[in-house]
Amino acid sequence: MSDTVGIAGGQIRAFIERIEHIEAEIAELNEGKKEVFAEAKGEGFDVKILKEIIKLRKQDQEERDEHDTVLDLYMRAMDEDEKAPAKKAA
Amino acid sequence: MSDTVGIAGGQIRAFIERIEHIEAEIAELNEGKKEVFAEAKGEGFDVKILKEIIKLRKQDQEERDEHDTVLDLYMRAMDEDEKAPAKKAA
Amino acid sequence: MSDTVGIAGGQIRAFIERIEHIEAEIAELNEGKKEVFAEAKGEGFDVKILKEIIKLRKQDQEERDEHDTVLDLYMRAMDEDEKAPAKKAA
Amino acid sequence: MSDTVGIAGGQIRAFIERIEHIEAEIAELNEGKKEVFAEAKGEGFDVKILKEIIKLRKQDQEERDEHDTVLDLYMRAMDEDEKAPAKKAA
DNA sequence: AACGTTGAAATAGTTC
DNA sequence: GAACTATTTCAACGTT
Repeated sequence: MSDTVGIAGGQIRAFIERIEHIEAEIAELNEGKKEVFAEAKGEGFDVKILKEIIKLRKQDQEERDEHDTVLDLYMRAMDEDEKAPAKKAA
Repeated sequence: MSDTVGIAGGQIRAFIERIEHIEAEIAELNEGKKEVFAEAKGEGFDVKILKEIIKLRKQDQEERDEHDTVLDLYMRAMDEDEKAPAKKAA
Repeated sequence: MSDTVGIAGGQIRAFIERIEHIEAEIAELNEGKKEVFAEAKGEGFDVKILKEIIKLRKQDQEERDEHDTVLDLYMRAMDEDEKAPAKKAA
Repeated sequence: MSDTVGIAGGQIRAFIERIEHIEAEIAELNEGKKEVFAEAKGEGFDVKILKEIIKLRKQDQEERDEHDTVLDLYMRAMDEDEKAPAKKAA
């Protein structure tokens, strides 16, 4: 029975280590990102804005329009309500 | 149709204001925390250590929960394995 | 000497408990927030958008304009560069 | 003046693209992780438990670091106390 | 007082 | 669609 444990243990260990290795690589790349942003900041750029651009580029154009439309709708509704409170049952 | 907007606007405004009210209360409490820490510091205590202690006390509770979860998980896994002992001598 | 520890210990305990009490209140309020959002969701509103509105309202209007200007500037600069790459030394 | 924009635009574009490139690599590695987990699952292992183990191993390391930090913190606090024994018999 | 560092909170994505 | 995990964002803190 110790064999069973041994074999499975070896496999488990192998899987675990493969994952941990990949995660180490990801961590390195994230370090790299930090460095790039630090460099950009050193050049005088606004890092927050850069991140925002990256996010926007990731978004599909359609989604962006859809999102803006809904946001605009909600804010207009609120504004309307402030100007003319409670004409609900007109 | 402006009615529709008006009604929804009122609801939106109400939800937003409830949230903003709650967040204002939270902000006050956070001010309170800062004051307590400032007072402790004034008494000569090391604020960083106090925070560590608080953190550890939180962790203790969480880890106890976590521990139970993992233990449960492992025991289930063992049970599964017993039911389907699998592939060993393949 | 046990007195020193005792006295300080009492004070430490008191500070810790005051903080933990405040944090418990904050946790409750956060629960309250969750409930409000859940209720809004139940009414058919888009919680994500509501959160965005709250964030926007927190921002000062000037900051918001400034932010939009800079974002726009950066994106235009990038677009310009894409259309007319490297006429730098003209 | 369009030159100024052009130059900055080029820099902005370059930073953005460097980040996007890094993020693409990270995305690939995450794909790799998924494949490893899928393979493990194919071998009959419980992926959830594997993830638990990985998490625990990370925590162990972090806690060791944390432990050292806290220990250091406490010892320094003791030293401080020795230098300024303070207020006892006031 | 600006800067980077760190820790906590919010948000997004993923899985069941 | 609900819960959980992972990522990203924001705020506090000490440091220079």
